[in-house]
Amino acid sequence: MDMARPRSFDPDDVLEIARQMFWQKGFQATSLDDITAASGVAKPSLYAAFGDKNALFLKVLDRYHDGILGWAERVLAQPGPARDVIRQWLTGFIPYCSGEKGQRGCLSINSATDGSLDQVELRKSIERYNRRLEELLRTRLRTDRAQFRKGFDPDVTAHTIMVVHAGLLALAHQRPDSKQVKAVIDQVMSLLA
Amino acid sequence: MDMARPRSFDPDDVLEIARQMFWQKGFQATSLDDITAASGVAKPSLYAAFGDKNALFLKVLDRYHDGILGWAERVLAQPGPARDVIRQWLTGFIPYCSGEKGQRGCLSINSATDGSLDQVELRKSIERYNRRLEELLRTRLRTDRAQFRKGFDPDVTAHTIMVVHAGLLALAHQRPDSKQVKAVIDQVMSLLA
DNA sequence: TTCGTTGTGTACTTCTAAGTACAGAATATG
DNA sequence: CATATTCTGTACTTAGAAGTACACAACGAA
Repeated sequence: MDMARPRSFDPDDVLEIARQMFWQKGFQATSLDDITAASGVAKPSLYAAFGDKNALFLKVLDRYHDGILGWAERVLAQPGPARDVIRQWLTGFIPYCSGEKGQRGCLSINSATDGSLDQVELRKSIERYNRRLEELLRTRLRTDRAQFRKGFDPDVTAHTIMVVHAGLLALAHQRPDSKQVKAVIDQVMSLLA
Repeated sequence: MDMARPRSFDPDDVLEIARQMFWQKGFQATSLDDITAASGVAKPSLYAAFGDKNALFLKVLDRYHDGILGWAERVLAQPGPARDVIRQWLTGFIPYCSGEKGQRGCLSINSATDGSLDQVELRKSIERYNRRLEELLRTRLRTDRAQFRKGFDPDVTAHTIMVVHAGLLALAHQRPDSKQVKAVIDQVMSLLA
């Protein structure tokens, strides 16, 4: 195998740039010309490296999912009361749920609610992401079940937290005040008792 | 003023058809040719009646908002405990949060999370809708404040319900089981005590 | 140095969809 | 009935974006 001419760009850099653009403007509204302009990588190179636009987006989304899942794993594996680590996890989203950054919301949720994106692969990626996230919460709540009241249901609670998480990031596009987001998190945490 | 040639279609019928298509496929993926094909109304007539595609979508969205707000007003004005009417209101969304219909989610939330739709008018319409909806909840909770525990905060609770509502409709695209949605609603209702 | 291989960049094709020009149809009014 | 006015339908223009052909550049190996 020859090495021949080497790549003149780092694929990961391009994925990062593409992520920013897709996240900001959405899948449809982001053209490959936009990505070319922002990255300096011409279209034929993009196609050679990532496949077509759908395939590129799928790679971007998977990378996004992995990032959040990795962070969630770290936070939710910390010692201490389940309640504290889960609150810490939710609190970590506040910058993305409010103010300036909130405008973009969550790339995954934005994609899930985009009716034009119903490729099977994408749906599967999003579904797997949500399943894994919920499983992290559920596992932790089950493990620390003794910390809660009698009759506490870890499974339903894990799902409720997922719903709240999705809701905060869906409403993020209105750029709510971070205090309001915090108040909601505090109130929801009262379910963990 | 002459009447001249009358319209050959009912604008409200067209808005209804357009709503279905925008709701199903999203704004970008729905072309005016699609709407023409589904409604039988040719493009020049659409432009004359509604303006361009953005203006048409805005009318569709406003109509959608009005429908939901009208229904919410009726339900939330009913007599009885605030808790019951709010539960009834949330429960009414279950068909749109699960199963077959859930695929589409909520047109307003889908639009809010669509990065390609950042016309000012649209943002304002969505923001006003959310503000009104939250105000209906807040007003009812304030009025019936005596039904709850000491220290109950109607304002934060109203917003939390909005977040849960948004979360359920954002996750609707995964077509969850309706039992799961009901369990979440039940758990959240425990905050109204 | 020369060749085979693979990446790069320009320029192209193709397709889709928004928006419109224009001729003709349908109506109220005189 | 004639006419001004408004709506309708066909067919067009235009713009943008996905995807690609092809010539050229950069590298490893002989």
